[in-house]
Amino acid sequence: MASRRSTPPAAGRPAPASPWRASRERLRDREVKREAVIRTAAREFNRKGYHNTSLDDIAARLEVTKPTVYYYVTSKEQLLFECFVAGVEQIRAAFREVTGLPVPARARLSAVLRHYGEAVASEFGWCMVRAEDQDLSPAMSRHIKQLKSEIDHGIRRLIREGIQDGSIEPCDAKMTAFALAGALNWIAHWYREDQSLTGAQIAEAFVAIFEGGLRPRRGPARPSARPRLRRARASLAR
Amino acid sequence: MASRRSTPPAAGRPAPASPWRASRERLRDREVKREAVIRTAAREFNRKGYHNTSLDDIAARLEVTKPTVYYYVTSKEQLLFECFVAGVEQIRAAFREVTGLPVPARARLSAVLRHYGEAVASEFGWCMVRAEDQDLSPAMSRHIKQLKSEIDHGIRRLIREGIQDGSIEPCDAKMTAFALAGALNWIAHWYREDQSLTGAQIAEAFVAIFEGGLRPRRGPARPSARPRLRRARASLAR
DNA sequence: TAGGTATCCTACTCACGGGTAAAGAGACGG
DNA sequence: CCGTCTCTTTACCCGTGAGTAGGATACCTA
Repeated sequence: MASRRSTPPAAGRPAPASPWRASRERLRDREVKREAVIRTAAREFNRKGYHNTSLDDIAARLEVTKPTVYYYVTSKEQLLFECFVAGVEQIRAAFREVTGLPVPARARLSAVLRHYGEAVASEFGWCMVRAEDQDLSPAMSRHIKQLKSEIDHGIRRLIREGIQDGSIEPCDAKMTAFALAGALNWIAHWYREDQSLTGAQIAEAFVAIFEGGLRPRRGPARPSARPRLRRARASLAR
Repeated sequence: MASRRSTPPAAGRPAPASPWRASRERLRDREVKREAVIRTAAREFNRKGYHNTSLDDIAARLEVTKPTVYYYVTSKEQLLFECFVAGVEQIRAAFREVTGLPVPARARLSAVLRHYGEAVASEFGWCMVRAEDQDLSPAMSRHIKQLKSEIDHGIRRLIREGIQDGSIEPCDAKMTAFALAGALNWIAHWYREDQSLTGAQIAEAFVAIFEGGLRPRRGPARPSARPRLRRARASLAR
């Protein structure tokens, strides 16, 4: 119960080498370093969770000390917020990309969802999806909620448009949006252990499932197992 | 940034009155009190998250002091674990209920998913879904992972059976299971603010979406918006 | 070379919260 | 009436981790 947030001090994994000690060039590109801080934080949050990651951990990853991190960022909270925004921005870009395209709304929706899935599987995915408003100050919490809500309503709108243009089966737009976003958000939970697929592949597979559904399409009807007992049906009805 | 885990000390909400001060009977029903501790913990975790909930908070809710809580539970970690198990048990029960029923696998799957959704929307939903293995000791982490995996594989099995008996459209069982479970798990994130629907209603709506998918069923074909530009399609392909 | 500025460090403060020691307060059997 | 067992309290310990003060170092400009 003691040492769980352990990390082999400076594990040699040369992920994206820290811009400090790494390059002797010492370019004063403040922005580059700042981004390195944020990316590193995102990776650590992703690995151990927000609360199990100390700023000392992040600093250690960068081969720097804590005050240095504070030189680029004002608080841990803000760090999480920046990671969140970085993730969300990818999705907002996806929306901008598809608006106005002259294809059925379902195609536009699918395109957005593909980007959405990739974003969730990205480095900032965890932060974007799991940034708990409970962990943030009221102000930032509001901000995050608003960004999330924007995306949610964007999805709902595409669903409604799809129902109108006939490319989407009539349904409850709100519930459907929750289901789609939820399935994609959850990728952040399991995409970590098993990296055998790329984010794009996962997103593609999910979109296919969303579009088709479980029920078999009319095709070579395979009339093998048809309901035989009414009693069983009744018991399923609960 | 300071007082966020605030709680009006003893807000008069007589939810499920604490078995202490409440009853003068003073029954030595240790078990009853123990369960009250766990339920209260679940509610608090659900409201503020695991890390933002102190044992003092939980004790205060019960109108008791911290050592009393420790009298019924050995650690905060165990508290989370108990909440988790309480949630998962509902789902395991659902599996037991449907195994062997003489209906197509898709019907059995839908029944399980309905129970699943209700469980996630229940009091223990949050704990079940969000119990981070990072927050727990290696031993408990393993235990939780195993329980989760059991459920996951149960869903995959039902999907495979459905594909075999023709009640489910052929698909990647693993990915599909992830998508379904993810959508349902995510309910725990948003079902809190908006309680206008019951857990059962949500689960029902989700199952309908899963089964049908977005693509319109062959019916009164509404050939309104058909793809007109190939350029647009290409740009969507990314 | 002097003064200024940007960057990073050592060495702290301090509150919070998990967990414990040990002492009451009843209840009950004998 | 006393010892004992169960339950709950008051009063503490102490590690952790966010955040800071203030001093070095290096680099740039005049």
